[in-house]
Amino acid sequence: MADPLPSYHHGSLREALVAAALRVVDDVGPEAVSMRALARETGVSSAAPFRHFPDRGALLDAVGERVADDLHARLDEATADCDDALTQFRAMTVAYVRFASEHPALFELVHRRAIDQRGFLGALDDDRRLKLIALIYEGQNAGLLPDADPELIALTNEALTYGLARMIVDRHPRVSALTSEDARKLALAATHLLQSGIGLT
Amino acid sequence: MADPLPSYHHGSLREALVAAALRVVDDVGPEAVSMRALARETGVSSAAPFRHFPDRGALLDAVGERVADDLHARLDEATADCDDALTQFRAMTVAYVRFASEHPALFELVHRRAIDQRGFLGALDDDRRLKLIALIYEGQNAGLLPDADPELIALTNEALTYGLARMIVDRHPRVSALTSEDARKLALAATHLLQSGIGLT
DNA sequence: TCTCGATGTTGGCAGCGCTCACATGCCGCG
DNA sequence: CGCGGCATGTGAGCGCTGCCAACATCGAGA
Repeated sequence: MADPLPSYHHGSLREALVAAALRVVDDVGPEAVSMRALARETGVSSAAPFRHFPDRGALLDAVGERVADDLHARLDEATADCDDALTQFRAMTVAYVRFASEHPALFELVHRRAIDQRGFLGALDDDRRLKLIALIYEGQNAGLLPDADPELIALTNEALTYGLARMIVDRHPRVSALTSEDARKLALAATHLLQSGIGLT
Repeated sequence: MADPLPSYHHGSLREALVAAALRVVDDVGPEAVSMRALARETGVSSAAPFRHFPDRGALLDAVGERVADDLHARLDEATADCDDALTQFRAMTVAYVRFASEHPALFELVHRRAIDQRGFLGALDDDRRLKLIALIYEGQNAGLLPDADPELIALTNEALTYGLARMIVDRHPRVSALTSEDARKLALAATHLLQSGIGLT
């Protein structure tokens, strides 16, 4: 953390920039990230950051990747200690919505970057989605689920989760200023409603 | 449209600016809106826009209000010729998702502005939501619906709709580059899945 | 008709992203 | 061990931006 000497070469400027930018995004938002301000804060000249990132967008991409990794880790952690696939899936939904409510700007950044076809969560989503689809097939074979396209069922579930998270991030009137606990309850209740409706129990 | 004389006073600069900004947002995105560029395009000096809007954000707010009005009108139009309250509600969902898929940047703007507690769609949502809740009460009294909190049922439905629209806007892998028709089908299928699951038929 | 407020203009400030030519110092090779 | 090259830093600067202040113009109302 503490550089012994303010030497000519910073040593870990890249990480320092990403960390500082991440803080700004989390506190204020992506549009508040300024290369020059970051350089000032990090104690380097205003041109130095461009040695590590071709442009501002690339810095935000790097931040996005880092956030995506963090989110990924959180989801893993949240689903670690439940063996039942269904409860595992529910835990993931809750963790997802919770992250959105605790770090709206980071959540927004990660999904906004998906606009540029980078799809940070692509691999992650695929990974999880396959589990859910397997679960749905199981349920259908056991006669517990309606015969709808499993892809559609999975997508509907995903849309509900994403919609809840997004409503919180976008501060929709009915869900703004929720505590983490409230967000957790809401996510559980809503997904339960959908899943019990569909037949997943 | 065609000003007879390029007189000193523009006459309708405010509307011209909003219209031009709306075009830019729709084509490129909100961050591409530049006061000076807009002024140039409109044929006035770069300080003129500030006679009508205190700052750039206010212009974007005005664009947002206009878009919200347009969206409102579209929803009214879409639900005009269906008398059944349920089909009316479904038509609204479809129109909502469709607007998102056709004008992602405008959709984003309108909901992003909600972040600043303006909640352009607040009144609109309330209006619609009351109809849905009345419908849910009806269904519950008739024994068709589970005894869940009607507010929760309404909110879940809203979250699903918003999630679908947002996934399209944010170009999530599984729903990116959908045609309007595909978006329509998807919205219908997903909401039907939820509603039939819940018991709304 | 004269005046005054709404709406336009010019010029300018500070901050931004980004580039270029030059400075520095670390690391590997002879 | 010395040195040369390359990654990484610097400072100056370009053109853009949002926004402000002082002044110009015009139309509507007294």
